[in-house]
Amino acid sequence: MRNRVAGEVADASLVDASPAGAVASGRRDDLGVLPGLVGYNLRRTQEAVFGAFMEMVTGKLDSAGLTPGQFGVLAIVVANPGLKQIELGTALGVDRSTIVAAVDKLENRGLVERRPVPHDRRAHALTLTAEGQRVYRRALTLVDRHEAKIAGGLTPAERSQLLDLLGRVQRAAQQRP
Amino acid sequence: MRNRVAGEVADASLVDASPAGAVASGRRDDLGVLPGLVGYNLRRTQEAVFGAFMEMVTGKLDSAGLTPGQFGVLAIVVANPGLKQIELGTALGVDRSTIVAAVDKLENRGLVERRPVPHDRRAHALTLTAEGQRVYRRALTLVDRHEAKIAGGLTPAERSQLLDLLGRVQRAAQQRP
DNA sequence: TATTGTTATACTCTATAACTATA
DNA sequence: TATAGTTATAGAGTATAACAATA
Repeated sequence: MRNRVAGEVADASLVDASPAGAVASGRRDDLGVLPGLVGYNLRRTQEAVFGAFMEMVTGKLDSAGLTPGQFGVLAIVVANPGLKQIELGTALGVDRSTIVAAVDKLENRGLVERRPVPHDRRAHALTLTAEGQRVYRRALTLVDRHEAKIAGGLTPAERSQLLDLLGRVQRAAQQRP
Repeated sequence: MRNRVAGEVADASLVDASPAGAVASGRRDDLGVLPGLVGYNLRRTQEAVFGAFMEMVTGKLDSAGLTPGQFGVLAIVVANPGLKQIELGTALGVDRSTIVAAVDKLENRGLVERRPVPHDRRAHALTLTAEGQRVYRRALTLVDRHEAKIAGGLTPAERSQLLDLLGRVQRAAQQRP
């Protein structure tokens, strides 16, 4: 089963690298093997969803709006007030060096605070300011609208299955060897 | 139905911004609303798949390997030999300015050629060199392996449905208003 | 020694605006 | 005028390596 799927992809392109319709008819928009690849569809969909988020959520907030990544930071700090930067990085699955600039921006905008951690002077405890909580709440309603736009056409069952399938693909991709 | 889905997300976080378990138990890895969002799961999955591609395909090819984006360019040029850069951009859904650097790199590596277009001296006809075709074919077998890794755990039916759901989400996200 | 945060650097991907040459 | 390609610039995301301060 597994072999057949992979084989289809290879055969389709190796045997017929320049499919009938496109060139002969003057069209030049044939995507070759790409439409059959999970990775490619994932990338295109993610790109479209990212763009929709930028339109719906970024720029629609009074000050400057939140990027998808910034919203993610606020969501995790809200759920885990006082967490350390390295814990934030672990939660988001990114390196601690990546967190620094992200927190810097939110701190400069007065949405997030770095506080001392009682018994560890190396670390910073992250919390939302009052303003940060207000911005997060307003962003959340926009994010809900955004989610309704991109996934509102799916039934609840389809939406669940999409999340399930994405989770399985993600875990498979993270498998080491 | 649509409202209920969006409502769940908002309610879950607004009412219970700092869920029971995480903070009380000392854990600091609660993701808050994020795990319920299609957009967030899409982003994490895409990131994981991108990383797996880099390990499996990039760097495993003699010279320097192909990034996901570079493989996409080769795949489209293979399927539409002689197409113009702007057509390549349209096919990939990116701006023509983005294509320039992508083609530059592949041309510098001797994988792609810019040829004159008969009756339009503004345009360039893109084709793969013999070396480009060899690299593409070898990359394709690695991409098949990559796809088997990330989607091999899905049944053919599940794989089809994932592609269908991604396509529907992508189209919904691209809807203008 | 190991961990937290930081900085410097580098890479992928994307776009807009302004320019040249050509249609 | 409009289109194809280019350049400059910007900004989203990501990482590694080396360092200081602290545990």
